[in-house]
Amino acid sequence: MTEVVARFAPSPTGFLHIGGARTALFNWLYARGREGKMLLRIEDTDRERSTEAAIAAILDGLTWLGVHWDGDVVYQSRRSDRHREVVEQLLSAGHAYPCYATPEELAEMREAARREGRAKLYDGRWRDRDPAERVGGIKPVIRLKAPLTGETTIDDQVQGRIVWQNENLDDLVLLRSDGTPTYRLAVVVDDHDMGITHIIRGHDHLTNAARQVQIYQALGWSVPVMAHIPLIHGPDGSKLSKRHGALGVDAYRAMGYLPAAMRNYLVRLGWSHGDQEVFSTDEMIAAFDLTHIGRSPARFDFTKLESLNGHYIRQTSDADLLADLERVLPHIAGGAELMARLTPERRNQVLAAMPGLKERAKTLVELADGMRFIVADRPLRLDQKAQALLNANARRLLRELSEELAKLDAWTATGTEDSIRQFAQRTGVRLGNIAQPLRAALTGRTTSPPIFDVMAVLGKSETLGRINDQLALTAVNS
RNA sequence: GCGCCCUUCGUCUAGCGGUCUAGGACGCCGCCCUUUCACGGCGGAAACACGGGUUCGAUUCCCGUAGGGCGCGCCA
Repeated sequence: MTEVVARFAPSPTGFLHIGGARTALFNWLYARGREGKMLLRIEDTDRERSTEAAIAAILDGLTWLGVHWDGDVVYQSRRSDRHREVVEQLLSAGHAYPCYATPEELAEMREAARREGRAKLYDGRWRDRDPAERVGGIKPVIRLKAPLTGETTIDDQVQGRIVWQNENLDDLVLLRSDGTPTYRLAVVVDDHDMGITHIIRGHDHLTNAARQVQIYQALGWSVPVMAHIPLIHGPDGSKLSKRHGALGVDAYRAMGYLPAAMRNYLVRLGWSHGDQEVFSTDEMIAAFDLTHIGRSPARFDFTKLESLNGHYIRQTSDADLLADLERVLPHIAGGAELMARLTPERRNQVLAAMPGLKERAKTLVELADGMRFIVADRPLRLDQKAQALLNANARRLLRELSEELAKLDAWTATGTEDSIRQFAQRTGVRLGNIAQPLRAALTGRTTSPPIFDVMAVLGKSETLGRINDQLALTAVNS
């Protein structure tokens, strides 16, 4: 069995979007599962639209996602000499020809084709014409002399056998009039030269596949295995828009998603392995195949991504999670400020609170929000619901309680719990009626990790300080 | 307009002619756990687009219809 060589070949005209990320992931998984390679090629033949920033964003995005390419990055634009050489070869073999049609003529042909309901746009008028017949100093494009009859087929690993009638396929341009190669030619030459055995790419390239096969055939090269994977749609079934998730992977990082969750979500979008939903990276590498890729487009669903992300957050160790958090903090809104407040002591407190925190967070952004009470300045600013909880009755209770707690030596979660439960019993107050005001005073909110854990994390003096802060404040206010 | 592709719960999907009174996951609803919110556990509502064939038998095969998508550049 020959080695599998897959590739991811984005054009650097924007960020690495979610569809591209999935394509890259599929290629990577397929290659890794077969001890093959995944190469990366930047399709920058359109110099106008390709940017350095986009290239950087793509490399960065792949790295963040944990999808690693093998070998050096290939830049298509640097291979134009080779592309031209292949066109020369085609020309001398009689498989290509110069076409001197003017843009006006081309436009006319297009219009006529549409009017008459024909599929072919270019009518092949220069196919067998003597170049001497050209008018004026028009620089020609070089076109492929595509077969006029018969059919062109591909045996797609996902879509099955697809057949095109050659009469519907016109002679595509290989070399522009300025001598630069077109994408369709460059892809074939590069894939061949790079030894690509498997082309796994988006369904939007399916029509290209037919034209590319014709080039392979003219060149006498063997066609790689192809797999055209269905596109990702927005929640409404139409094209994915920005508001629906057509963002760069850096945006997902900023929203607090974990690469592992992202990979897991993406791999299940269009591919399945029985009923299995959660896959470690090793598991997906071992299980991934082309035969279980579905044929219909999938809709992007943030909620499911979030749920999966929550799963991975809970599964990540406290220390790793804190490291993840510190890594993304600079990328998220208000994160830098939080970061600055993470003194070594508070860092330890966050670590201690992590078990309670991570159970409540679906994203790292939520996790960052959850830790706010630990790093907050005193006196705490309470949100509205928390404020409302601290009514006169609650304040009276907290005053009594704080005197009780001040006497406590064993400041542990179980120690404070015992003490407060006894207090509740003695005063005949329901535990909830003590815990909630306490939560408000200690965290500024009405929801938080278990209150006794909060007290343990904060420590005795900080706990008592925060309670007394609120008693003093509310006393002034009333 | 032309070419190609797609169609199972709201969403992601299992299903490769009888095992389907159609399974799992997310979401939703209810109950339990419980100091809040979560987590977790249990239960529930929820789908084979439609019409013809083929077959003893179609979710599964074929053909239409409808709906959706992609492509149709000297863009990639």
